[in-house]
Amino acid sequence: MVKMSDVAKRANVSTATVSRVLSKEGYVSEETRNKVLEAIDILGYTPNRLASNFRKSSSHTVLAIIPDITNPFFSEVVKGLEKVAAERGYHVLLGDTGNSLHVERDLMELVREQVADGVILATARVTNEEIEKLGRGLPIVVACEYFDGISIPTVSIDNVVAAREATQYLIDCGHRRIAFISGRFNIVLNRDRIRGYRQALEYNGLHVHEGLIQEGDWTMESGMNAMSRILAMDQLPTAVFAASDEMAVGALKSLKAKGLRVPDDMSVMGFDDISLSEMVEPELSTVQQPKRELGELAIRMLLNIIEGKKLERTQVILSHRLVIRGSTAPPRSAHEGGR
Amino acid sequence: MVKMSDVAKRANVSTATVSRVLSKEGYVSEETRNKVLEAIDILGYTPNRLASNFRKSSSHTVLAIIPDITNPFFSEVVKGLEKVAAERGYHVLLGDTGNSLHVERDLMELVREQVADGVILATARVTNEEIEKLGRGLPIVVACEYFDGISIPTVSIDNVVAAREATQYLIDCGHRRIAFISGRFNIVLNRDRIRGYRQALEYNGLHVHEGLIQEGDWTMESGMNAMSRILAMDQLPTAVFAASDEMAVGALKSLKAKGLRVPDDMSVMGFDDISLSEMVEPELSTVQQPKRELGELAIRMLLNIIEGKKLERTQVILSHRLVIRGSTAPPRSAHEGGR
DNA sequence: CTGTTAGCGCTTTCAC
DNA sequence: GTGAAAGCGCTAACAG
Repeated sequence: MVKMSDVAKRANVSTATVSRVLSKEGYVSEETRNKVLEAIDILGYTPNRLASNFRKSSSHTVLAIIPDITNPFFSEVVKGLEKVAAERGYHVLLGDTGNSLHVERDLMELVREQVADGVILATARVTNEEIEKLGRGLPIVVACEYFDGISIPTVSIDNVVAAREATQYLIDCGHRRIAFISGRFNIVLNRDRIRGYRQALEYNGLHVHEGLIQEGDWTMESGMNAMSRILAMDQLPTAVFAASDEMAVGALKSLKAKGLRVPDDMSVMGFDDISLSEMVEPELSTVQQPKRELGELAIRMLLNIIEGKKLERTQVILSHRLVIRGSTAPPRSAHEGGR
Repeated sequence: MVKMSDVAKRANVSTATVSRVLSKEGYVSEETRNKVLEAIDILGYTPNRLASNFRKSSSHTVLAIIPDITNPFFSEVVKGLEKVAAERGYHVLLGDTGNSLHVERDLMELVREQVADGVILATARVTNEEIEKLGRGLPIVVACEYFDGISIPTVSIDNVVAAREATQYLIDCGHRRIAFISGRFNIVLNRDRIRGYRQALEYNGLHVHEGLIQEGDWTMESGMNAMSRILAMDQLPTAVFAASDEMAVGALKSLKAKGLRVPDDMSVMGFDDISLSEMVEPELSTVQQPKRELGELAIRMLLNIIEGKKLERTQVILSHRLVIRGSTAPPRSAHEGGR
């Protein structure tokens, strides 16, 4: 492996000079620069970034900790991360926790070990306090999730408001009995969505039936199962709001299997607006999150922290948007003139 | 930042000893080990992996070059990569090329720069010869795609046979006029699928109508458009085989929009068996690829190369499987007793 | 079993 | 503008 000193020797300069032309910092005369460049070319020199990183004690790498890369929501976020990381000369190390708290904690270590300069934490399993503790000193930004009164930078949508609006939309359609298919109860982001759902019902003077809130785990299968449980009740809702599009699609399938029609017999609302929602029939009404932007902004903030720039804002809320497609409509009873 | 020499001092030993207890290599007496461990604990020492990597000139990182992390097929493959990488103490650097040949070439540089110890190249845009050249010397394995007579290790299914079988299945159903929605023509993996399609037709003495082969770009939209083009022809096929599930779903949508029923009016076959294929209605018949395993095996091979172990086999073909679901059936003319 | 020592390849003062 | 030299924190011979 040819190294800098080889280039220096060949060009009759010192390694300091070679380093200077490579880093484009400090003055080097046009003439020397050309000599060096030529030597590099002839010898086919490639700088050893490992050595450079070590010396500068910066890996130019950020770690993306995500629960599951297979989840289309997160792959969109990661795509955003990757894009601006590349633009700014950073690399992204992928840490897929498989939803394990343990793995999440382990991965954080990598920053202390200097393997990464900072962390993007998407949907934290660790607690508020733990993040604060872990984050002390190391560059970190939490993406997709908002923590109240936390000192760690955060980028997300307002899940409470988004869920409230979606629920309100169903209420405005005339639905009075609305089920909620939830993600895991222990996830903050999901609890926010439940809260929004409750708020909308309460605001409209509707009773919150605990039995209508069924827990899933974001997957389609769990959505199917949750819907089946709901369909087994003796008083059926006329609409169901799922905390993820996959679960909403599961609900769709379960409904079809039981011979119920969407939206005629039951309205279905999803969350996230992943591409899947336009691929099913009927297309899913859902809450659109700016996935790519979430990732882009999160990493911009992180890189700014790493590079010592001050952030103007440490908690950023991006805007969501209700997307109404074919899976929601007024309840049949409303069509028929009430009951 | 507390370093190894601090620990050494505190434990009254040399850094060599500390290094030994950390690496678990070489003999250290139980007593000294405990002293060291205690010192580490008290001081809150974390080894600097950047320094260690530099010294050992190994980053313990592999680079995954993929065209698009947002594509569910690749995210599954990456999931597999990540899993065994983590098991074996490696990290995976994500390189999303966005289908750009240029970016693909640039990323390869990272290995020469020692940022990564090796590369997994999923669906190469670069040519056969270029891979050979680039790969000379650096650990690399090509995943998902098979190159004839290449010296670089490869893990994939047999796309030719898989496509042939899928086409044969449609023929066996009674279809005689079968369209093919292709991915980009310049991609090897896709050309293999076209070849399989042609082989099946020819083997059964059916004419290959060039107009029935329409190019898409793997996305749902491109599948819709390709299907629309096919539907504009004056003699319609009775079945369509798409080179990806997303494109097949696009075909489904286009068909529905035109009021045609699947599989009654037209059979649709996909490729990949991503989860989407079970989410649409009717569920998609498709060719299942062992995505996760593809990733797992590819990285196993790569790590073996990196660690200097010999590979038993350098070109591995994993098995695919035809999955028949609701989107394929005999053509209506067959139902009605021929025409 | 443990310590001494010599770097890994690069960057960065500090002189000149 | 350029060079000399001192390490960054760790590992790995090599002695002992």
